[in-house]
Amino acid sequence: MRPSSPLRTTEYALLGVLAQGGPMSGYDARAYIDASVAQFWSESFGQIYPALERLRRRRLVLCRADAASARARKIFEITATGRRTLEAWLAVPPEPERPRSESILKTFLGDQAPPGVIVEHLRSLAADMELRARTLEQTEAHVKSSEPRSRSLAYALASIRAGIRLARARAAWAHEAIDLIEAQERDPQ
Amino acid sequence: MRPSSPLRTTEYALLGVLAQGGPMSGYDARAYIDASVAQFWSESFGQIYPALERLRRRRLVLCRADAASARARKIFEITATGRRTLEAWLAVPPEPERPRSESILKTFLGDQAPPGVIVEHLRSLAADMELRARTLEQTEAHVKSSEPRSRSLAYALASIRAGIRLARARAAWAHEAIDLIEAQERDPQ
DNA sequence: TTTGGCATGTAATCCGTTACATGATTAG
DNA sequence: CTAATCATGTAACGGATTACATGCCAAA
Repeated sequence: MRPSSPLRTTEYALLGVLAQGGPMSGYDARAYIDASVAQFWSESFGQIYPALERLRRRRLVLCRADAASARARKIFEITATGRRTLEAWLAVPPEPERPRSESILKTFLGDQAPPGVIVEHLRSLAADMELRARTLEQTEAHVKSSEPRSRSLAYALASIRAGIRLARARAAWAHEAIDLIEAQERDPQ
Repeated sequence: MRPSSPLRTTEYALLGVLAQGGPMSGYDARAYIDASVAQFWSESFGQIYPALERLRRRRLVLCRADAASARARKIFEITATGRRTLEAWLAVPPEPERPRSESILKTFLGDQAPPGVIVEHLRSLAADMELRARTLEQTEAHVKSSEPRSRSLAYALASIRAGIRLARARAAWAHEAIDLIEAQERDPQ
């Protein structure tokens, strides 16, 4: 066994989708991601198709033409090796994330802008995040009621809860930040 | 006035740092970022030095040798045009962010892993986020007590609050997710 | 004197999105 | 018929990190 180079995150994500959602095309995989983890993960076709081809060359997935469809669809299916590779990746502790937030950077630099500008951004952010939280709560209710209880249900619900909690936290922060800024503007020392 | 192409985010961030922190070198700018908004923004030297050179060519900053230092330091200072450019950027509503979260992706795919693996990650995440929140709260207390009241103080505090709230939200989510997963594992239907 | 931090910069590489190119199928 | 959607793929581009290369200064 040659230790081949590790996969890219996109490739692991696709293995996960094929393991969880069953055999599907690249097009389907994107739709699957968009319909589930879009809040936290996205893949473009420019990534997906080359990634599936690399996975196929490594025999982590196999590919067959879709007989059931009139379209020229390729159906990809995860192999046993693919499942082992996926499991090994899932067991690796996730890298600490250091995302960039343009909103927070602009807030930090807010003293360089005329009054009101940043507060406007924050109001808009709060509204967006509140809407997102409400939407996700509907999704949560839907998932809870419709799906049969299964092992994957708990994990799916957990990831929806992440979206809700983070959206609520951002909204609450935006309101708090507005208060801090307006208090200073009202009562400059 | 030719409308020249918009700057990159790195360049705006550097304008902001020079506006807020006063004239400094590229090395200093990195330290300034690391000491303030590191949670939400980072820049590497590979970005900073070419970006400062581009800003200089556009006359948004000017550059002089540091006379006070024995080292070969270049001090960059924002120009009036630079300030106007920065203000215009700060007034643009921030793009909605769609960061990728490996933690949440792994949680979503958790049913493809052996029991316990994901819960372990979540425990570790909770501990990390709780530590981060506590550390940031110390920073917050320090900033509140030491700095003179100023316009920039409110904005600085607001951005620290973002870090605290998001860290607490992630920690609380991790605990909730552990509960959801363990409940399912204890009582599979 | 030698180690660590200060200081600048370039090159390689990776990762990701967007745009482009192509064409079949299906619904209106 | 024709517009939208399904479906696959490549190329160009942009942005970011990492590694590399260089060298000075200060402190132990």
